Amino acid sequence: MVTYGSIVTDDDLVFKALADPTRRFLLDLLFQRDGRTLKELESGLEMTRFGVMKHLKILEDADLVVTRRSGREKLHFLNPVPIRLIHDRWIDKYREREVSALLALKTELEKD
Amino acid sequence: MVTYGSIVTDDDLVFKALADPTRRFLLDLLFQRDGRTLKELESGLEMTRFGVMKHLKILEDADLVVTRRSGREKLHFLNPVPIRLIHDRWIDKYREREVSALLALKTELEKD
DNA sequence: ACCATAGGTGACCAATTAGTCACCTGTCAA
DNA sequence: TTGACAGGTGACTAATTGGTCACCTATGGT
Repeated sequence: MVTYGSIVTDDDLVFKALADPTRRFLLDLLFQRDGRTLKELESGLEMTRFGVMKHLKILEDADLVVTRRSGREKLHFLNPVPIRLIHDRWIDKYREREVSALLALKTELEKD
Repeated sequence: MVTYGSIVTDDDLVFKALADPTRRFLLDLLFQRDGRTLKELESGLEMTRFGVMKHLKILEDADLVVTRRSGREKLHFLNPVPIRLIHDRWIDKYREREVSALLALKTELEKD
């Protein structure tokens, strides 16, 4: 594997975090409604608390999820900034128009 | 590991493809300039041809890269659609304004 | 004070993935 | 038509990652 001198960049954390379906589902849950606790998130998944906790830590390290403590609870919030930066990396103004038109057409065609 | 019945969804291919730094670098190269051959892409990487080929296949399977044959060469093009769909999954109109404002502020602050 | 509850750590095993190599196919030009 | 060149496949190894468990700390209600 190419490690580039074992340097782990910011974007590497983000993309690795997004690579797992469970973590994407956690982001989906937080997209629906923010500020949930581990307990609450855990109840929606067929996995032990430890598994979910590990996934949340990976999302937090990637800054895709930010947290706030409240007593003995820890509240989780979705941070959309890293997602936007992915978009901006490979979609410039030119491609933006291209893609928008394509997706609008797709929506139109699926309207049948 | 959670396999969800070993179902591999479209978005899984995309996110897995983006999880590797070499593949992201390949997308960067194609973002700069489209229509490159394997030979050309290979020359920019410290890896055997086989490694690069495997990465390109993964990108192609994920539809992040589309190709066109031309004689004995195969030309590679960046497809921005899957990237845009990632954005749309976790950024709605509300967050859109939020994020734009935040990134504009960041740019402003870094202008020193 | 006590105990139930929410969250946290390090070690461990199983499954997946990155990279290389020997070997093969199709195309072009002399 | 033959040799060099562009691309392709399947098998293999080493490293990484996902999930669980035994065990631990901190907070809040009664």
